[in-house]
Amino acid sequence: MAEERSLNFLEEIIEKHLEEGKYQHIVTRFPPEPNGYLHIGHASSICLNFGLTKKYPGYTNLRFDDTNPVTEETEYVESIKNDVKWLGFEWKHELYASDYFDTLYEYAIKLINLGLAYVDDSTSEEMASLKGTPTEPGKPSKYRDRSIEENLDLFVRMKNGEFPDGARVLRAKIDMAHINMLMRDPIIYRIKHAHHHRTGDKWCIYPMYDFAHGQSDSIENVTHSICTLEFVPHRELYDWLIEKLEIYHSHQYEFARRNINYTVTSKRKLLQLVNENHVSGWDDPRMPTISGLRRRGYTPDSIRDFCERIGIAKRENMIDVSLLEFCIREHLNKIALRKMVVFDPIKVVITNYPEGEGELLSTENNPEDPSTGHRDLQFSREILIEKDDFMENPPKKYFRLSPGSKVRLKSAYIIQCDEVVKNEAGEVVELHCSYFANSKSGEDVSGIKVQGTLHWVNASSAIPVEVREYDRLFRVEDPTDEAGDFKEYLNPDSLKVVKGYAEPSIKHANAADRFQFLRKGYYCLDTESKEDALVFNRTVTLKDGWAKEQKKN
RNA sequence: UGCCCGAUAGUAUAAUGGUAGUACGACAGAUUUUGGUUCUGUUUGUCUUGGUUCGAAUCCAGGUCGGGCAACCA
Repeated sequence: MAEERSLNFLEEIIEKHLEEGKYQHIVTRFPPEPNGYLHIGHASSICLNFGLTKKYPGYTNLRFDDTNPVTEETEYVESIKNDVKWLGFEWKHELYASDYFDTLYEYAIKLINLGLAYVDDSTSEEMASLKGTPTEPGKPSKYRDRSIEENLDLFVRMKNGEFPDGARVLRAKIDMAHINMLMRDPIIYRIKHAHHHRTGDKWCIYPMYDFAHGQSDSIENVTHSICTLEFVPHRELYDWLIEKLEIYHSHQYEFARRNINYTVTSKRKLLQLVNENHVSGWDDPRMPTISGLRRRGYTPDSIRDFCERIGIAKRENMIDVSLLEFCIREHLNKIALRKMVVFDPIKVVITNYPEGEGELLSTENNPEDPSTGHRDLQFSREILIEKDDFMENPPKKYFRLSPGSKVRLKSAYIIQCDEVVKNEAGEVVELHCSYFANSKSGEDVSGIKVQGTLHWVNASSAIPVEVREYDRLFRVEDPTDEAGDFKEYLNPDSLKVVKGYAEPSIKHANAADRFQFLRKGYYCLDTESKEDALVFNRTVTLKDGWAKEQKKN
């Protein structure tokens, strides 16, 4: 029984349209510019656009808004396609605004013939000064009243490559005194002698966003063109162009982009982090990019769940990253295979366990999913436990090992700490313990009650692994809201590389596997991992109730 | 100074003139061979001032606050 979820404002609009018969089915599109990698904010838009046509009759296209050849690359196209697929969505058509360059050019000619566009020879400085300000009207350019014939001639020559970059532009002729700055004769075509990733050198004039996006929507019969709030003022121009061109009227709807604290979601800023080597690349596991999250170990399910939970609205927002972490923990708790890995080890010698002997102990692969079965762990006289799991002078409510105390070793025996061995510097280097042979997991008849259970590995068979522990990329909630450059607020401790000692079964790890290192967190193999030098990424820690308890004091 | 968008617990999001809910977080407790998971409980909210109405988070008016608008970017 599916839970009733209330409709977001877009679903309400669509249901109304469907009920009224305005549309039989809907068409949406996800329209990235291939000038960077997709991030978690885009995931929200992807889930929205594709989710809508999963819920209602219709389909969603993937359309690349590739109208600015100087910033766009095929590498980005490929990464975007890969990310959308990975998130679990299928587009109906793979489309490019550049597919419409011929049509768009014809539309421009039409506008000129209608007396609604003109070629302007002004420099960008001149145009800016004539544009006015939000409170003062602009003034007309001296080229504004050129004849249709002259405009046609100049525009064709622009297309033919007769003029250098920036020499002339084509502008829509609307109203230089318009209250909406975007309606003050916006530039619709500019000259760029640049190689385009798809059309090559065919064109040296390229349409601006406003002259490409709405028309592309129209050509594709998009019914609901969903974008973010910063495009609200563009809607007037969007509608104006469609109406003057007398083409299919698609409609634009805006929602607030999703912001997440302790990170940035702006392709421009993410590009800077990559270019200036603050991170190792677009897929650095600390990046909020889809590829970064993927490498970090996030699952598509968890990201979709997150997007659903944060919802869609029109107000400014700053989503707490703890919700993202909740979503991935919830999913990983169900699917991750449990492993025991000791990070900062201290040796434990079980003095009453026979020397040179050992045994295999069975443990569950995932207590949340019995179908994953059990595996064997090797146990012997010498094991490794976490240094943190021993304290010589423990505080109250410390459930772990301390002189004289008893703990259970997970899936093994209860041990008692008898002796603390120190070096000359007074540091604890080894613990001597005794075990209770009748306390074996599953057949415990010792009657001993312990409060703590520790993870451990067999000293002689543990294998070393590298583990990369990630923390938030920035030290402040909103780096873009702080004084100075946002990069000053990078968290210097966002990456820590540590060594761990893992149970031998870890050798069979596959790239797709998700692990829970018991009592530590969730991990996955990094792309740089090698068979003889395993590297793990920490996706997210487990919730740590003890750390919380300690913070209180 | 103009125009546009918005304002509900710490965060996000519902309630569409009729009991202000849900999730995350926080806090407390129960269970637990992971201080995990699970379960239970608690806490905190309608920006403000008026108006309409039997009744307003919702409708109206004024104000306040936040965001956006002057790229040959998208």
